[in-house]
Amino acid sequence: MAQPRQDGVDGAAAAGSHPLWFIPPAGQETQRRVLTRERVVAEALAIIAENGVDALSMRALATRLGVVAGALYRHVRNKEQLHDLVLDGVLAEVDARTEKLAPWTEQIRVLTHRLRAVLEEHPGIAGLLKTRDPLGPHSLALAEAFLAPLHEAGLPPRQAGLAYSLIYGYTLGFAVEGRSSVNEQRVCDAATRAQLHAFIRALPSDRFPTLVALGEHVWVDNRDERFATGLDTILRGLETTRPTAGDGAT
Amino acid sequence: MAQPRQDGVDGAAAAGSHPLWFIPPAGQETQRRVLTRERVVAEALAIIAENGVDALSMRALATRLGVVAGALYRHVRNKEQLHDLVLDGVLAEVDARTEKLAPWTEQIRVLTHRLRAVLEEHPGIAGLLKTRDPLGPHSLALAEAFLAPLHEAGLPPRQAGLAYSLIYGYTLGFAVEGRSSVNEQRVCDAATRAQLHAFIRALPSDRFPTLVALGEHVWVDNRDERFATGLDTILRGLETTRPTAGDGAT
DNA sequence: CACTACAGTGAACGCCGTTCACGGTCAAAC
DNA sequence: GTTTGACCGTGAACGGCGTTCACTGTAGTG
Repeated sequence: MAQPRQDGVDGAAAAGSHPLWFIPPAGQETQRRVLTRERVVAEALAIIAENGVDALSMRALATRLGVVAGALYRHVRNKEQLHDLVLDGVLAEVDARTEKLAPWTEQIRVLTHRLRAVLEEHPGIAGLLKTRDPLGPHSLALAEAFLAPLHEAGLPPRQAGLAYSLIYGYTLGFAVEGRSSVNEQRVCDAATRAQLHAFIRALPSDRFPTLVALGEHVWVDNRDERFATGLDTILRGLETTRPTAGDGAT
Repeated sequence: MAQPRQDGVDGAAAAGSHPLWFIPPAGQETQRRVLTRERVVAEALAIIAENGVDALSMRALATRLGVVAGALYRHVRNKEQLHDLVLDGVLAEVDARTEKLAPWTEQIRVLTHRLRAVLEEHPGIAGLLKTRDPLGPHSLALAEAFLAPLHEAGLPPRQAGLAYSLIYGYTLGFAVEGRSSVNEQRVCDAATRAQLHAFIRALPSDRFPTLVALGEHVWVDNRDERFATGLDTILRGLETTRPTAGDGAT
């Protein structure tokens, strides 16, 4: 495994220590300086991308880094701070640049889809984001990217702020529903969906008339369509916004 | 500790058992039939209402019921099923009746506010609901209550279904952000909000021009206003919905 | 009265986040 | 060149979690 030691030069190297000229073969543990905060966060992101946020435990993370669990606390105060760092890392993956020439609705649409794509690549992250108001640089950059088109669209300040909250919250909320696999009754494949539709059709139509009539269209597993049409509805609502009293033109 | 036994009547009572004439003082543990699934779920709801969903552990729940943790598994398969039962119990608290004479937007508004109120009385429940598609009777009744006004409003089937998803998801997503107290930097009281506004004003205005200009209006802690205006935006968007191809008039 | 079904017990298993005394290693100070 | 001190990872431990299981005593049935 390890190449044979040739420490006859000074001969004084104690067992277990490396002679000065010995350079560990590129990434072997020198026992010293194994971890970095960046390495920790990067590996945490990898775990989440592979197995979801529930699989991120301090022990699993430490094991993947070739270290015991307690060692992580030299680089991260606790798991909550690790979550904060991870969130900033995820938001950094969202490209917040926009084409300033495009219509504002199109800019919003592009940003929103990029945000959703990144969130769904890291299952469970959206749920964490919902419980925080991250103020890291990447979060702020994203907010700026959303606010600029809304401002440019002529929305008064307060309504622009509320519109940003609405759109951002909508995207997060949508991403929360993603792959969760908690319920056996989830609408995942066509077979279960057909079963679900049959179940709905079989409901007593005197108590659930509309549900029986429209049931087929309520639980649609086409997430892309649901996301796009929901966003369209919100944007249409924003386009018909009238300035309200108390906004005060700046 | 235990009051002295007076089991001289039949004398055959083994240690730890009660004489036949002993009637436990109205609700004391008879060792037999202490629990019911309903009692378990009701106590779980109480714990959640008092301390949030994170405080709901099998051991804490069992202790409050005067029982060891393992006993709960006689009435509930596992914690996930307990969550399902709790969710149904919560949705049962939502009054799904509507005034059919009121305009459809008003019916939706009333239902939505009732749903939000119930969800915010049980902190953390919304997060659970987002990960499930509950098909219990109360969930179905709520869906019916939402779908009826949308159908009555003239929305074609598919768009009515999508509109329901949008409104329901919006309310859940909004409720998820409720009291969470995870971050010290949360916008809870006026002092921290002022601090936050100062922080935003101090940002470099070349990199975050719109954010600096509108920052005051982005992080608003008036949850009621944010919820109402967001819902208004969605409803306004729904009112301008045009039937799309492929809907098929029924 | 005997029998059986079953609800609750207590202990255990394996996981989790977190803490802490310890020891080894490096870099700076003398 | 030696000493010193800062620092990082170790290993063990603590308390809490969800869950399982052999056991026990009671309650209802015949």
